[in-house]
Amino acid sequence: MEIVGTALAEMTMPQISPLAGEPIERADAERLAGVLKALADPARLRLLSLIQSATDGEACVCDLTAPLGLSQPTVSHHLRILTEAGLLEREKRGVWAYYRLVPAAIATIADLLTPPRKRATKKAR
Amino acid sequence: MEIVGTALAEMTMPQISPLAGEPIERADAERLAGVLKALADPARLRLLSLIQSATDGEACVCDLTAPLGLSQPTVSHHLRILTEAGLLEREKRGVWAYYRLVPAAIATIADLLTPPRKRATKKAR
DNA sequence: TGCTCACATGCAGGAGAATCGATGCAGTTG
DNA sequence: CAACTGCATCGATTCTCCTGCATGTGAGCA
Repeated sequence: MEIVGTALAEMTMPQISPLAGEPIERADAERLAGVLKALADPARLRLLSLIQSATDGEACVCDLTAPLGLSQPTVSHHLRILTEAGLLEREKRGVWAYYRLVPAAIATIADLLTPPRKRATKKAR
Repeated sequence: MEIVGTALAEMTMPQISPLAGEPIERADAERLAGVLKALADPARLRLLSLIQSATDGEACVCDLTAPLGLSQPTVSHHLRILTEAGLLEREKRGVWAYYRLVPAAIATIADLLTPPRKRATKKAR
């Protein structure tokens, strides 16, 4: 499918909340679904959690394989998916690759899910 | 996997945000992932959107197949998944089955993703 | 009772994804 | 330069999921 980076960015501005006033378009639904799909995995949720709660909010692969109980290639795979979804950013220092959260990313998703805010959405009767 | 109803309810109270202070447990990650997985599909996002923007905030299957461009069985399938995830509620009136959003459900998910709220998460240096 | 309509369920095919072992590659160190 | 370490990629396997066709079920109607 290929989310590739800008997926989240493209959703921030046009207010594509699935719960806004009118139905979302197919393309927008696919973009949002793409990012949500990156989130919808136990291993990846735990990765985000581990990285976020790590010292300085960053962690390298070697610190993540053990607590997850997954092989190193598998962890790299998940980190790649999260990064492509725009949820993580990667920085290579020396032999290590440090991953950290992209704060605005998850906040954006949360915003996309909240907007309705109790509005009745009824116009006539 | 079976999310079955209470999935969301069980997450509301213990504050299992994947981005809270410390790493989430495996079981919690799986529950959250289960609900997110229900959301992570273009067709289902559009279903939520269509239902929410419908008159009185409810819609029956026959109103949803056309705009989605999917067969009736497929639409029923997606509605079932959303309902089992606790995102939709079903009410049968006569021959029709009316679906409507469970407001608190999506709000809960959004909350689970927001908590970090810019907190530095750094304790020493 | 028999027919029709709205919806759910069963079944099956095909696409996508999670996982791991093996391997390749880039820094680091001796 | 050679050996080692941390990580990414490849290939293969298994499993999950989306979708539609066919069918079952239950409510309303003639």
